[in-house]
Amino acid sequence: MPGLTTIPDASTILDARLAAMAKALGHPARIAILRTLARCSCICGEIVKELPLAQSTVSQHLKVLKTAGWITGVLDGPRTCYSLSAEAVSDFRFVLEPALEQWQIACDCSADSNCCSP
Amino acid sequence: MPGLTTIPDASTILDARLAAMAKALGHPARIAILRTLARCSCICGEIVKELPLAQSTVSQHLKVLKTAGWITGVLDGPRTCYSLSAEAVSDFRFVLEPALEQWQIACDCSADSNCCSP
DNA sequence: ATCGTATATCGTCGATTAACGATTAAGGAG
DNA sequence: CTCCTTAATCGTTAATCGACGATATACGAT
Repeated sequence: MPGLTTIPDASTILDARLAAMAKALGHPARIAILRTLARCSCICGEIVKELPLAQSTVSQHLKVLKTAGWITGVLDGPRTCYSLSAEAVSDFRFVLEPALEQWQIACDCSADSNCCSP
Repeated sequence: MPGLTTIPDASTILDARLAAMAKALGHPARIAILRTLARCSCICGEIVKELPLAQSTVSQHLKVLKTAGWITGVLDGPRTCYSLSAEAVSDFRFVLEPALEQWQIACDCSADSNCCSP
């Protein structure tokens, strides 16, 4: 079917989302933020006090996490209340964990029969 | 204990490793490479044929994955045989999955009792 | 209306990333 | 030894990242 190859299939889209979420996870400060949010679910600006980073830097990390869908932010007067997105966490698990499981099985299978050294 | 605060604790080190592995996972091409390696465990240069990327670009992605510990490469004559690292996959699962589980629980708990709107 | 707090955004800087083509290094085949 | 294949590396480019200080915005309190 020529002309239709530009439409990405479902797994490609899922991998793109998986990559985007993994990328957002790929910074120690952002993992620390997610851990903080899990502890209290909404410490708002308290996060800045917990991390050795400037307020603007934390705000940027929060934006990255929000863009990737990891967290949501609700305005609460002059402050913002962030919380983990339940949907994001379960989506991520739903896509990643089967892949990891499959990869691990692949590793175990190829431990003895390596196709490079027959 | 003054003077000892520069030594990172165990969880900090684990988070750093988690972040590094997640970062390496944070590109669609690299996820595609890992999927390919899981399918055959060692396609060597075949990966280039599977992806719409130049050979040098694929080589770079392989280097990123190798540096992060996701894969290992063994020389096999003029070619290189890459395979998933079983240890890396299980390490990643061991650190990430408990965290995800905990985050999901935190989400469920705070769904009704939000600390921002009492 | 003004002040103070909280947070998002802007502008900047150096470092890193992603992509490519070209080149080099290392083996195997003739 | 010479050619060919394979793959890593080099050099370049544009884009993005990570950090910061400074600024702007939004709101509550006085």
